[in-house]
Amino acid sequence: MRDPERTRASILGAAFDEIYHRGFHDTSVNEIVGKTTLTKGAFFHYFSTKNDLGYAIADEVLKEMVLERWIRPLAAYKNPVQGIISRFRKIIESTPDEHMALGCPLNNLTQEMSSVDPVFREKLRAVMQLWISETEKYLTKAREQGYLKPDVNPRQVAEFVVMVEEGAFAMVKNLRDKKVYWSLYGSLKGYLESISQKPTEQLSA
Amino acid sequence: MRDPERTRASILGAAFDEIYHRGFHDTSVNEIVGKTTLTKGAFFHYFSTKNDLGYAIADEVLKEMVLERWIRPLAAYKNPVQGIISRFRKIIESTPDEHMALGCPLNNLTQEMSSVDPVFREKLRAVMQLWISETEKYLTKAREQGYLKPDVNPRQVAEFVVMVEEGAFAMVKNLRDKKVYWSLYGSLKGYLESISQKPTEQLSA
DNA sequence: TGGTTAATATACCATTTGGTATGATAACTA
DNA sequence: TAGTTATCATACCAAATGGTATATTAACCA
Repeated sequence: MRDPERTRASILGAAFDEIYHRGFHDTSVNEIVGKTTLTKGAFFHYFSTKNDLGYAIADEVLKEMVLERWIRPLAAYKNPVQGIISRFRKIIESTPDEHMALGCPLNNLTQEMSSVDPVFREKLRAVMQLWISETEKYLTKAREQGYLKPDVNPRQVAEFVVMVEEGAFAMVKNLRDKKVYWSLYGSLKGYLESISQKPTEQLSA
Repeated sequence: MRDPERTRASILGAAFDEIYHRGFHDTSVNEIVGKTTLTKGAFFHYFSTKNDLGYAIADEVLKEMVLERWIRPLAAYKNPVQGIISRFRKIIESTPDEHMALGCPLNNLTQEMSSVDPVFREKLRAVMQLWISETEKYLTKAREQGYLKPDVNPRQVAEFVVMVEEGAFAMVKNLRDKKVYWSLYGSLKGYLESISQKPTEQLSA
């Protein structure tokens, strides 16, 4: 009848939800366990401190979320630059209004905790580094395949793209206006097209 | 010997500093007055609640900061687009490393409080709307004067520019690497140049 | 000058918080 | 099956928090 993995996962899930809605400081351990069928005893069995729970969210939930939403889908596109543009659009379309108003979970936690706790800082930094590096890989491939002008710097573009993806969420959260999302989408699209080119015919075969 | 305005200002200043460093929730009223020569009695004489203090910070401190840092300096440039680029550079250069690690005060407070308290949300939204609108004015002027291509949408560009200005701070805060700031600066510059043009000779005179 | 009000200090409180000590129960193992 | 351990529940606590009640002092005004 007992299922430790499930139990831990349910705490982690409830905690993420609550923290996403109300912020880390404003979410109490009591509220978290209140969202589950468990009690405080179970909580502190799996996480020796509230901060430890936060670390687990960064390490497991946020990292996985970034990969699932922003990175893995890119593999399906022949032109990675088109992939980045399309995915951005898809995410706008598929994100419910409620989440728009809540912003990006990674950015929320970073702004709140990064300058206050060095362990949080390192873990959240790692997630963003991963996000950027994986984006950079696709941009490097895009340049090699001739979709990008030869003088573009993939790392620089990756940093800019990720910053826009996060910044767009942050701004929409603040302004509470989904139209702004489309406006920013248009600008990012314009920027990426300005550094793109039609791929020349490959020498291969 | 008493100076109410000065007293209020000193509370507001200490509060801004402390909240900028540790976040709103993690800053207690006791810590704020501890940073001044006053006591809790004075605090609650000027701000009937801790939230009220936060509202005052948004209304007075943050709004003034945006105007002073991002808007007013633009008046000195003949080409507003060049002004935006130059100011961005100047702010990178003049912002101390400590502040880089703390991010943008407006963004910090927004991410933490906007989805939790509707009054905060409205006040912070107003600050950002002002930021965008004032930027838009300069971009409109730039287009009229021929510095921007005629088909650019000043509102759209303004939203993008402000998002980059804020998002850059957020990303640098997360990555703790000032070099990233220059990387983002380069991308913004490239973007703005891609929608610029050499001004045609005016018909005037 | 006397009294009223504004400005600031001091002492206190109810509530909430993260965390602990300990108890109970299920599961696994020898 | 007995005993050990992992899993979860319950009851409790010290500290900190936002806020209040009240005292004190400075300033202004009639």
